[in-house]
Amino acid sequence: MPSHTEENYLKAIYKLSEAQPGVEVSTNRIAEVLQTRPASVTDMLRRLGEKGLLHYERYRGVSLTHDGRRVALLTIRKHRLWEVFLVNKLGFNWDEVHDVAEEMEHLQSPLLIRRLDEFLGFPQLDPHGDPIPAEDGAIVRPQHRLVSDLQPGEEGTVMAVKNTSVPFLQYLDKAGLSLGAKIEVLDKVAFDNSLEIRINSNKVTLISNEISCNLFVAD
Amino acid sequence: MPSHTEENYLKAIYKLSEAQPGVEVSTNRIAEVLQTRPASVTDMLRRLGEKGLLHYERYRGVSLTHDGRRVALLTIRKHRLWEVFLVNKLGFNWDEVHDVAEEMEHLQSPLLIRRLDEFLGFPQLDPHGDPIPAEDGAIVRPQHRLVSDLQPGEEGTVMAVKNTSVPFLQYLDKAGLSLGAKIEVLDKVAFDNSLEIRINSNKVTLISNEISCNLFVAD
DNA sequence: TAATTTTCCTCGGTGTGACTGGGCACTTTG
DNA sequence: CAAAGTGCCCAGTCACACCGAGGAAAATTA
Ligand SMILES: [Mn+2]
Ligand SMILES: [Mn+2]
Ligand SMILES: [Mn+2]
Ligand SMILES: [Mn+2]
Repeated sequence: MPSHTEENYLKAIYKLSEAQPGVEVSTNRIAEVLQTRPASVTDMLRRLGEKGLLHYERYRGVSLTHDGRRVALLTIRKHRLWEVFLVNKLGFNWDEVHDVAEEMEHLQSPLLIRRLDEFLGFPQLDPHGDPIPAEDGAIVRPQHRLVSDLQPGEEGTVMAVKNTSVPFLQYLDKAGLSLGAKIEVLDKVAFDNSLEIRINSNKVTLISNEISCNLFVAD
Repeated sequence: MPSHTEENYLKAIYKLSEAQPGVEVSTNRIAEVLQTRPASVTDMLRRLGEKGLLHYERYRGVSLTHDGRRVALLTIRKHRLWEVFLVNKLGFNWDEVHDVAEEMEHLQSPLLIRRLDEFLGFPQLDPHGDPIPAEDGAIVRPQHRLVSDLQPGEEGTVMAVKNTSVPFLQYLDKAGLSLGAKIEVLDKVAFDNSLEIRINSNKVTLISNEISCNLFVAD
């Protein structure tokens, strides 16, 4: 039974390795995202290596074993299912759920998660548009494009967010850019890559590159 | 923020002091119900005393402070609300919920509990008939009698169970003695205090004193 | 390739939380 | 009062997570 901290490390390592497939995950990077010191990370890596959850060769970076990947995906599954529960059943807003789910993802009962999944109607996506891994760890990589990659004249529907920070989500709510919103790119400012877009065939707004780099759309 | 273990200790102490009001709770008794050694209990009592959660005077037993009582009642509130959730929403049976709720009761977000309470429709009783403390710690002592105190000719409706062990609850399910069942006492065997009862104006059964001492009824 | 910079491992150590056996002090009981 | 029972205290264990410093290894650059 992995501890809370171990689950958090494995989840972080999984996400880092997904962000740059093929590249081994570095100690410093892990320390950075987990807000801790490299020495602490090395320490935990050794322990997780001994438990067979990751391949740890000194100086060579790290990659998850099959078991480690399973634990990471199960933790992500729990996190995202609880987020769906919080939003769809308890009426939380999508910007309020992260910290609570961060705690709930460590509940261990497999029966609980199976029944929760059923209760929620076997959702495929969490409130931020991220895919929910199946019980066996299967996960579908969604076909998305970043809004920042759209050219003038192209359009799409907002499907997911890359960043789930509270200020970003609140900005999107305010701008009418929640999941499902339709976006047409009217113009691109060459100087700072900001975009002029039309939202839901209605209001025209300017969004910065910082925003468009964190928003996914699909046709 | 109390740790899981501290919450478990406070809950146990609260329950022991309720079981025998007025009497201070003893170290050995706590060790017994928490399945640990008296030395460990002394250790924890000192720490909880320092944190102002209980009155701890060596050799004099222990009683909760106002704050300690609040933590205990809040933990019980969380435990029982999650039990209601598991039974009413996720389709658990009343004999399956205890261990899961034992873990969920340690989730800390107050907002989560408030929204959960609302989602469940502000239930007053958990699946075992136990009252759910309010947010401010208020709890209503239910007016119950033990079935073992009924005399032949008396009747009542099953309102709560004193024991929540899996075998006991499964026995009750099988015997048709779930919450809401109507009981008429037909006869009492003087030798072993077992009772002959009629269930729901229908089947007649014999129940042992062991059973009737753990079942509450009201008129 | 050599020098420099960057990465990160190792070592020794800290702090906390929880638990424990054994000896002895205190309290209760007879 | 003596014996029995209870519970405190000590000294120690163990697991977990963290960290600074120093130097080894790797990567980068010159
Ligand atoms: Mn977490
Ligand atoms: Mn999410
Ligand atoms: Mn518990
Ligand atoms: Mn209960």
